[in-house]
Amino acid sequence: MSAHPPDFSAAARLPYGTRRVSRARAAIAEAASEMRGAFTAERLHERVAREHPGIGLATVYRAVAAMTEAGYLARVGARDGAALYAVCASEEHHHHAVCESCGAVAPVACTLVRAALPPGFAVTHHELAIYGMCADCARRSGEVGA
Amino acid sequence: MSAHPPDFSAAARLPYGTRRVSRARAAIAEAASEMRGAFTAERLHERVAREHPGIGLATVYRAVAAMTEAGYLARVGARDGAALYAVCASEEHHHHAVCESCGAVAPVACTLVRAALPPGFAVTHHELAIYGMCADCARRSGEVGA
DNA sequence: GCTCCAAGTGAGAGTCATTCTCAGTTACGC
DNA sequence: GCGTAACTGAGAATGACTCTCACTTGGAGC
Repeated sequence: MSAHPPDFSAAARLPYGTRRVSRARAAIAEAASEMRGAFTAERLHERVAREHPGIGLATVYRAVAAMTEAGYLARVGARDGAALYAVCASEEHHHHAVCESCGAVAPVACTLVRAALPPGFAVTHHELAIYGMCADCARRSGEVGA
Repeated sequence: MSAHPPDFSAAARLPYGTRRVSRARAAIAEAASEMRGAFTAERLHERVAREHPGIGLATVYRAVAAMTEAGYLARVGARDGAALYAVCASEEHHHHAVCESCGAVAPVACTLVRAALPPGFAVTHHELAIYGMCADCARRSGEVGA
């Protein structure tokens, strides 16, 4: 129909590696970067659909899978059977601490100690999910309680 | 119908805490103790149903939930969207290393280091799933490969 | 031994997150 | 502009797990 050169933010290409830059993926990547803390695929879809109605849930799942594979997003746990994702702060291997009160996500250095493993066990991958309450929320709940 | 005093193994009572000892739960606890390594609820059901046809999947799920709550079983990860369980070796807090080749499960001491967490973050709970290959399987695959 | 009753059970429908399918659309290299 | 493969939307399919409800049964009290 038109020959407009697509002008989606160049940054939008990054989360997906070398794949094509589509309008839907650019919108999903932008929405993900604007989410505060951990989110489910469905909440991300809600947010995307607010500004771009018509983008399907399947497309969001596909984009999340692509971004996770590219290391831009990480699975940081699960809530009520739904996977929780968050934008990764660094590309180095790390884990995440999720505040159950406000949903904030903080990076946590990996503390997997090889000596704790059974002798000869070769780790291929591991997952650590940490849940709790961040300092801000703890202070706030302390003020209310006091 | 009869007044036979139920003679289910006394040990079968333990995995469920103080609850009643029923034929189905005794069978499920026994089957769980005979499983090698990690297993899904469905595989446990298959095994139970082999010797006790008629025991429903819902009953197995309920028994697994009760045993997990009682600390006799632990969720050691997930495979293809299904939860993996294993019999807990000790009652102390620990994690599990799962061999992806043979399914064997080995206890791993918790190495969560408080210093690695963001300052002020209060951990309520955490989950660590470690996947890899146990020494036996590594040796075996090495022999084949060599 | 008998009775009572709450815990436990079986069957299967329901729920929900996630994946799959497929025809149509579109970004992008040429 | 064209060709094509990657991507998309819609919704059906899948699969793990939970819920409901009428029925059964273990175990305590008498």
